Amino acid sequence: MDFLKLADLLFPDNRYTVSEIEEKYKKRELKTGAEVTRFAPSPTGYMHLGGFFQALIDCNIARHSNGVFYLRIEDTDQKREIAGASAIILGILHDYDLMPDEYQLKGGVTVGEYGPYYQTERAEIYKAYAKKLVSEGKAFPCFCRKTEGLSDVLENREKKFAVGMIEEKDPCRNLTMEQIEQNLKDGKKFAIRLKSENDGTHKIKLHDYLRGEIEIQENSKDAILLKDNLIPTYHFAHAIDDTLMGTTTVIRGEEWIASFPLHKEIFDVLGFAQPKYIHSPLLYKFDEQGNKIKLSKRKHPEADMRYFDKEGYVKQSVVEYLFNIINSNFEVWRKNNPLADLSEFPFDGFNITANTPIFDIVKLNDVSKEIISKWTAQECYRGLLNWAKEYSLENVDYLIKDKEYVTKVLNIDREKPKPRKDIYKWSMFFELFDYMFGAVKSFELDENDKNEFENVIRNYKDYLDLSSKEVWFEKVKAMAEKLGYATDNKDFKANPEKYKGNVAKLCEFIRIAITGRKNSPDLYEIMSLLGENKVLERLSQHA
RNA sequence: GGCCCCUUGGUCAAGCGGUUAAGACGUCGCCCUCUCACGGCGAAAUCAUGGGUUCGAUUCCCGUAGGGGUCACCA
Repeated sequence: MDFLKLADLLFPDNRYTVSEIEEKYKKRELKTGAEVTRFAPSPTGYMHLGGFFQALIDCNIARHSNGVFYLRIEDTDQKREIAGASAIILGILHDYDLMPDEYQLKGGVTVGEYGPYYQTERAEIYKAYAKKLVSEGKAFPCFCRKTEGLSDVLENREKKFAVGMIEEKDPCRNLTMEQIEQNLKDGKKFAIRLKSENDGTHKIKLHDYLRGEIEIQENSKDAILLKDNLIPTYHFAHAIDDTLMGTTTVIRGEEWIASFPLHKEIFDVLGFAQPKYIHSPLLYKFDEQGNKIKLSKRKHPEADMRYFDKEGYVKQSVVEYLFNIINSNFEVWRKNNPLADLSEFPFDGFNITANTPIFDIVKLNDVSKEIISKWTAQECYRGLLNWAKEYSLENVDYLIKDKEYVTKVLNIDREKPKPRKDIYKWSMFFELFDYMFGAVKSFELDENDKNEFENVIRNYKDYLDLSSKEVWFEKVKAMAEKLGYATDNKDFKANPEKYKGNVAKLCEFIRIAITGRKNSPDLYEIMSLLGENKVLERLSQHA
């Protein structure tokens, strides 16, 4: 077989040769220890939390080593591509302060010397390498019928597993030049397959920087390199791009471990050295049966990064929650450095857990509460308003008009050494403080509390005094004494039978009347913000 | 089914041959307090399992089980 002739036959009009390409892509000049990482999503939808998790690792490894973090769009599956997805991805990276050093805007600017950063725009590059491999007899054209989509695959797979044999070598590898010429003459499309030299009996080693040495069966499959539209598969593009673009460490999901042997053979056959690998864990949730399942956009709204924006989570919360998973000493560091910037954390991308973490929104909420509790009322107001402008339009006018009042509400139990921690996302604000905005929920009292509740509220109208917090509470105590409630908690505990209850119980009744709930921030603050008239109005509704 | 990864409390997890097995979230209790919170203190709760190796295994090795991944002209 004349491979040179075959290569020319298959690729008669390639724009570049391999040497021309390698001339153009200079080796990066890096300081010692600098890592080049990349986030390489396929634009098939909105950004997935799991993808974001990886981008976070990518970016931080690069930044903490004074390296380079770049964005490469893997748009080789045009069927699944969703228009505009790549712009959204870049937008999210920007908003979360993970802006890549190199990237490309579709139809716009390119930042960086190693582009194009869209794989479809690199088609000629892959073709050049494919031609080279064919000319060396290391790859061949395949004219077989293609498998189309997942359902096809699943069906095939069932048969294959039943027999227990999966044919690794493709029949087209034995085609004669005449047969190939005939196929071409017939206008048949071809894909390019790797002509694997292995028989699958050997083991190879993968050094994964999280898991250590992994021994796997070598690849022996004639895998597709170029699809019949001459666009590469992930595997081929990975070898070429990460080499040309100078990636030093590939961070990708652990689902790629299984295809590592193929990648190794491709790198070998191309004469490339492999980068370092980190196969990071995927994010999981429990399903109804208690099994772990991958966090998926279809089943879990929080798998879509837009969810956090929509709900009004603070960006820092999402990042810090994820940091907890990446490096669990983060929490300790945060506790010791409550105000420090995230970039000061001694991030260690090579020491991530290899476990499969369950995404825990309760924990996220706690992280978020902690963060927001440190904000000033002004900052909160701005956060709330910005969120509303995007996701709660009906409240924007009000927020602007009554800025002062809203800020005061936000300021209750805030801006003090031990602030209240109840807000973790902006969308909960109006619900949490409904009673400050006119809507008091009705509260189901215990049957035996009902009469006493009315009695207390009726009396309280005469004791209401908001002139100062001290006076306010003196009056409450005065009423307590009159109605037979304990004003001294210790005395109450010692002799509970002497009293109807303590001041706490009394305050609970008042709180319920004013706010419709058993817990709320400082009652006096609430009442004085509401004003005497409104307070009296609410008391009257109950007695 | 083959191959591979993972396995410390409900969850996230420290630990890397000798520890009373950290810490955080959640749960519960107590204390503080002029109310709700905040905060403080405390409790329950974990090394999947069986064999080795060792004076000694959560830590090392092998098997078993469970969970997960993968086996596309998807990434």
